[in-house]
Amino acid sequence: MTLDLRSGCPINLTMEVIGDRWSLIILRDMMFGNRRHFRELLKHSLEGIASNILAARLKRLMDLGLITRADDPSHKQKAIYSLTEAAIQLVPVMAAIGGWGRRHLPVTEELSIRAQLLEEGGPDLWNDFMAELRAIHLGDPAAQPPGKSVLARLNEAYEAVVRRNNGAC
Amino acid sequence: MTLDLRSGCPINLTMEVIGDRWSLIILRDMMFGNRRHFRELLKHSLEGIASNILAARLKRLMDLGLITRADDPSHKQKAIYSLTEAAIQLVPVMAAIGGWGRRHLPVTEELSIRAQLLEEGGPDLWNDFMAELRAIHLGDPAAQPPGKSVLARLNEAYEAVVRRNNGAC
DNA sequence: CATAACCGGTTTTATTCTGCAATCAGATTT
DNA sequence: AAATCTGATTGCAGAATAAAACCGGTTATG
Repeated sequence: MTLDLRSGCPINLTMEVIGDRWSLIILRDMMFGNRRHFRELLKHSLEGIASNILAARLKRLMDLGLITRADDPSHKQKAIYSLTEAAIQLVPVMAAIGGWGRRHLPVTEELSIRAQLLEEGGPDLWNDFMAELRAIHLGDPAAQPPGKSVLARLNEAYEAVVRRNNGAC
Repeated sequence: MTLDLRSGCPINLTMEVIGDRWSLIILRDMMFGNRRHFRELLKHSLEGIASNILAARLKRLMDLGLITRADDPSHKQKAIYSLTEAAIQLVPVMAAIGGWGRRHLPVTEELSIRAQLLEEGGPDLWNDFMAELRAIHLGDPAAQPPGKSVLARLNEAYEAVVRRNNGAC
């Protein structure tokens, strides 16, 4: 479960890591949805990942150093998955990919509002978001930026669109 | 050969398009290596793509509207593949992916110099490069920016590293 | 204390995708 | 006429993927 190293090209190597249908989806859910447990990733998966695929991908992402696994003290069977620094640095990649998809593919409004904010926020917002992820996943409270949580802002914008599109609630 | 549309999330949809080991590699070679013919893409492929895979991916990329195919007037059997505007707009995605790979994966110096320049150049350089690609692939000479060709600059930097690493030539 | 729900997965089976090598027919070059 | 080049296609074996059922242990609930 290691890289093929077909070539030393950065684009090739990155695609060897995230060039499949599920790896980036899992990282997206951990990053933007704050899913940290196996069942959370499985049940709330928009795209409906199968449990065997999820298990295989989590193992692979661990081998590649993009996530880590720790026991959850609150439950003897629970595992907590965390993003590593390498995965956190995928934020600009997520922003670029999300931005492209938003402009060229049949996205839904609710699900693309986060991509829009992330794109419009630019590198400054990405850095705040990455600092926030470091605080959450690497246990580095010093990394927590002041100001309002980027994650909270993204999710509030999402909720607002959902509310608006559902009409009066 | 269409998208699954597993969800309307921009990141998911983009990964449905480029989330495999070869699609982005082919677009990279067309974009940065100016490979326009089947044999060029096949023979000069660093990663060694197989001809059946290349044929299948070219067909798929056409169906998805990322490339177009035209007859080459110089040879009745030759086809010229061109990037569409949608594919050209993948430049920032390529830059982000290349930048991440350069920082986190075992890239070779020669092959990562382009990624480095593209990253350091930022949006201004990307726009120049995209304008240049429009001139080349969409036959829009008005799009050709003044100043020195980005493609030429990237390739010269690559050649310079190759020369330097080979010692005296 | 019984039992139902939850935990992170594994197993099974079927289907699809991938990679490799050989091959193809028409067009061009030598 | 022969060799080479063109964009592919075919056949095959092995790998990857997907769906569903299932598992033993843990925790919350009545």
